[in-house]
Parts: sequence; structure tokens; C-alpha cells
Amino acid sequence: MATVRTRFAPSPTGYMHIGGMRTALFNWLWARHNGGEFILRIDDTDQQRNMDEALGPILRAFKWLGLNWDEGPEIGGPYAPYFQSQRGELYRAAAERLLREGKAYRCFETKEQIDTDRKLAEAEKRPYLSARRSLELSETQIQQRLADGQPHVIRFLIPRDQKVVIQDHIRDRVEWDAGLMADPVIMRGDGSPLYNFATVIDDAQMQITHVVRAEEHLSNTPTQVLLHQALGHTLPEFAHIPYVAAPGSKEKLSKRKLDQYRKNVSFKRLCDKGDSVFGQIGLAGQGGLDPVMVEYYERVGFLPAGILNGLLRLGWSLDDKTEIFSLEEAVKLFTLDRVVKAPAGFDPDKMVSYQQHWMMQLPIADKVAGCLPYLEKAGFIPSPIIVEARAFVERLVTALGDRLKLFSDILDVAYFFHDEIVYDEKEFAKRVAKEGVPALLRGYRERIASLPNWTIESLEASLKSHCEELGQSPGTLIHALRISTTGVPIGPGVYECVLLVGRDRALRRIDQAIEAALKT
RNA sequence: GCCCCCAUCGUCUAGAGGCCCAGGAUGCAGGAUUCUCAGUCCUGACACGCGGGUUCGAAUCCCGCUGGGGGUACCA
Repeated sequence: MATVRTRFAPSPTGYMHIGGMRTALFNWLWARHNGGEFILRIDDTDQQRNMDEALGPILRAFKWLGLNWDEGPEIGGPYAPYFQSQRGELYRAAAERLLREGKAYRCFETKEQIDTDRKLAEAEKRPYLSARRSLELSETQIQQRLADGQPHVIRFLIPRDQKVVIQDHIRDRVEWDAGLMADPVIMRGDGSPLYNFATVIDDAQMQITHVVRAEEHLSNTPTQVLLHQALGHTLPEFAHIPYVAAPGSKEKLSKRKLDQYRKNVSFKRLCDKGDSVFGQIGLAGQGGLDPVMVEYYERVGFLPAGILNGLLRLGWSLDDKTEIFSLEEAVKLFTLDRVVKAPAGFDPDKMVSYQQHWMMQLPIADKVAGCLPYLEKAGFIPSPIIVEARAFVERLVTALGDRLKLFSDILDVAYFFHDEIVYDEKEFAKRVAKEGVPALLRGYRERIASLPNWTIESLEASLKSHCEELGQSPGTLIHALRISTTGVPIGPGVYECVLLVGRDRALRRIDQAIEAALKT
């Protein structure tokens, strides 16, 4: 059996769509699962502006997620070039051949004519079919028009007597009546190919065995099948996977409707996180990152494993209980017949939960490495990073444990880095600015100030005995201590926090808190 | 208008005639653990779009309806 070859053919748009990434992932997995090859081809039939700018983010997304390509940009391959804009000769030759064999024709009809025909068909509630007026032109008439430079396109002559049937890997048997199809343009007036045509030529020339693509292409399939047949190609197998839908809807996820998605609670949560993070690391407004783009997840501190796992489970399942898959396991277990037929709504919450799982598996050293850039960019630690800072972050990350879900979460504990802290006012009022608490705090402060060295144990023992002597419950002091030293009611164990804040700073903060409490 | 696709908890999904008064996950609510939070562990509420068939028996098969979606371009 021939080697399985799949492809993903993005248009260079300047960003990688998260839904497109899922399609790419399925292609990649299917190729890898079968020990085959995955090809990246760039569909730039529209003239492109700046290729680096347009393609860069797409390649970056693949690299970040670790989805390597066997042939394509940067590495080439036996069927190069992999940019449609550089393959014009192939398309032209194929179009010429179809013309010569009478399977395509030069169409001189104006857009207005076609449009009128179309409207008429619609009004009469019948399918629109090409009138094929140009077919009645004699060879000399055609030559005359060409000589006159009359604008024209090349249309594929649909063989109307046929039925087109495919056996889709996901949708099973799908059938169309060619008698209901209009003749599609395959070459523009300027001699450039249309997507439907270029794809057919490329898929065949690149020996693609499985066309795995989003279902919005299902309706392109009969045209492509007919084209393949006209050209004498072996038909690739098809698998039309459902598109990724917007949160809380069944509509295709689109960059243009971001404002609307923000009404969704979980989507909004994600957006807010990004806003906060990008603001702090100087990425705000930079080309506008948003959750429809893969880069968003990278920049906000997701792990490739989290995104990959989430994307995999969006429209695919192994069984009734397995949720967690590493890429390696996915390669082993992925099959097209387990792909779901219905569109899958994108759920940021679920994405975060996979992320959380994979973050918990990550070794401390990797967590540190992931957090450092955020701290550096936000100016929390000196740049370049010095060993002391690194060591401190390691202690901090260890103490944070599972509280760290995204790398950028490290920015939420600014109080370990800055001298000034911000009190959570409600908590301060409740835990510190209360009858007797400042005095209790002051006594404890004196006690630990004279402690030769601070450890979790010594701090805790001091606190226990202090409370005991005064007949106070430890909880009261613990909470007061936490708010005074960190400003917030959340975080690692108090003693751990105090140690992380550091002796001098902790004592100073306690003093400040007592002062502030007495003022109110 | 025409062609095509789809339809199980809010969401992602399991389910290919009896194992299902529907299972897992996520989210939500409550509880336990604990100095808080996170985590972990329990508990709870929440779904087969509707109507007809077929069958002893249907979430599962068939038909219709409704609903949702995609395409309908000299976009991809």
C-alpha cells in the first residue's frame, strides 16, 4: 500500500487560526499514525504582500506545537515548489490540456450576463446552470476574440450526465448530481488559477493520498473529483471534518466576531487574562492578539501539550472516558473514523482544564524557564536574568505548586517582587483592621524579629505559642499575617509566603499594616 | 432560491436495537481536607429537538417536520 501522504494548505493570512490548526493537527496525526508524510503547502494564489509577515506566524504555530512537516516551506522536497504562486506553469499546462481535449472552454461571457442568468434561475427556483454560450463560438471566432484581446476565463466543462459519489472517511457516502452543477472557472482572466483547480493539480502532483479538510470544502469536492477524473488522476481519499464553532453557537469560529464572543463567560475570562498579561509584558495592541489565533495561547503562557490535547478532543474521542492524550499517544491512537460529524464549539474553559493538567505534570525547571520571560518582560526581575533571580523564582514556583496554571500566572504574584504592595481592602478590613488584631500582630512581629533564623517551623512555632499565651486562635493571626505581608487572601502557606517576601521586607510590611490598621 | 452536511447534559463527548429511567469530562452548586487560595476526594442538579413508522423492544434503523450550519465567486 502506498505511503499515506496528507497536507495542510493554509493561505498566508498573517496568523494561524485555531480551527485551522485543529485541521492541521488531524492531518498530521493521520500521517504520523500511518508512518506517512505530512506536507505543508502554501495556497497563495492571491498575490501576497509581505510573505514573511503573512507566513511567519503560521510556521511559528507549527513549530511551537511541535508539528513538523516533511515537505514544504523552508525545507523544500521532491515536489517543490510548495507555494502555489510559484507553480503557475503546472496549472497553465493542465488547463491547456483540458482545453485541447475539449474538457474545458474559453468563456467570454461578461459577469453581468452570468449574474443575470443566475438571478433568473433563482427567481424560477431552479438550480443555476452555465448557459455555455461561448461553446457555440467557432474556432475562428475564438481566435478573433483572442486576437482582439477580449477578456475571458477558462471554465471546466462539467460532464452533466454523471453522478459524483465519494466515500468520505467521516461522512460515509455523499453523492451529487453533476447535472446540477455550474461550470466552474478554473483560470482567471489574468491566467492565474482558482483554488479548486490549483488544489486538484497540487494534490495529484504531490501524491496526496488523504485529503483531510474542514467540511466547508465538502461542496468543493464534486468539482474537484470531476477535475481529477478529467485529468486522469487517481482520486485521493477524502475526510471532511467539521469546522470549529464559536463558543456557545454552531457558527464557524471567525476572527471577525470577537466582540460577540466576548459575551460568552468563559471566552471573556480568557480575553481578560490576555488583556492583563499583554498589558504587563508590552504586547498590548501589538497586532491585536486574540483567542482565535494560535499565537495567543503561546503568548499567554499555555503549553503546547495543553493546546494539542484540547484541539484533539475537539471533534475526536477515543472512547467513553479517556480525556488526556500526549501527542505521542495521540499518534498511536488517532483514527479518522473516530472523528465526530457535528461541529464542535470551542470552549476556553475546557482548554484551560487540559492546560492545567499538563502544567501539573511539568518539571519545576521547565516551569521556571516558562515563567522567567514574563517576569523579565514585565520588569519584575532584572534583565538579563541573574542567578539569584532564577533561584528565587524556582523557590517561588515550587511554593506556588498547582496554583500556576499558565506561565503568565506568575505575574499575579507581583507582591513577591515589588516593595510596594496593594491591599485587598475588604480582606484588610476583615482580617487586619479589627479590634485587637494590630496588637496581636505587633507582639508576633517582635517575637519573630528576635528569632535567629526564619524557617517555616520556627515561624509556625512562634505563632502557635504567641497565640496560646494570649488565648487567641491561631487562625486570626495567620490571616492577619498573610494580608499584612502579601496584601491578598490567597497564595501558598503563610510561612512560605513570609519567607519568600524576605525578613526585612516582611517586618516592614507588618509595621505598615499595623499602622494602616490603627488609622482606620 | 438551489446543492450539501449536521442534530445526546450549558459545553466537549460515549452510545453502531435490549448492557441506558443514558456513561465520562468540563462548567456550575454543595460538602470534606486545610491558615487562605489552588489542588485532591466525595455529593448534587442538568441531555437523547418534534411527529410518525419498523420491532417484543429505539438515543440507536426508516420517513417527514423543525432547527442549526456550510457552499452557492474571476475567495480559500
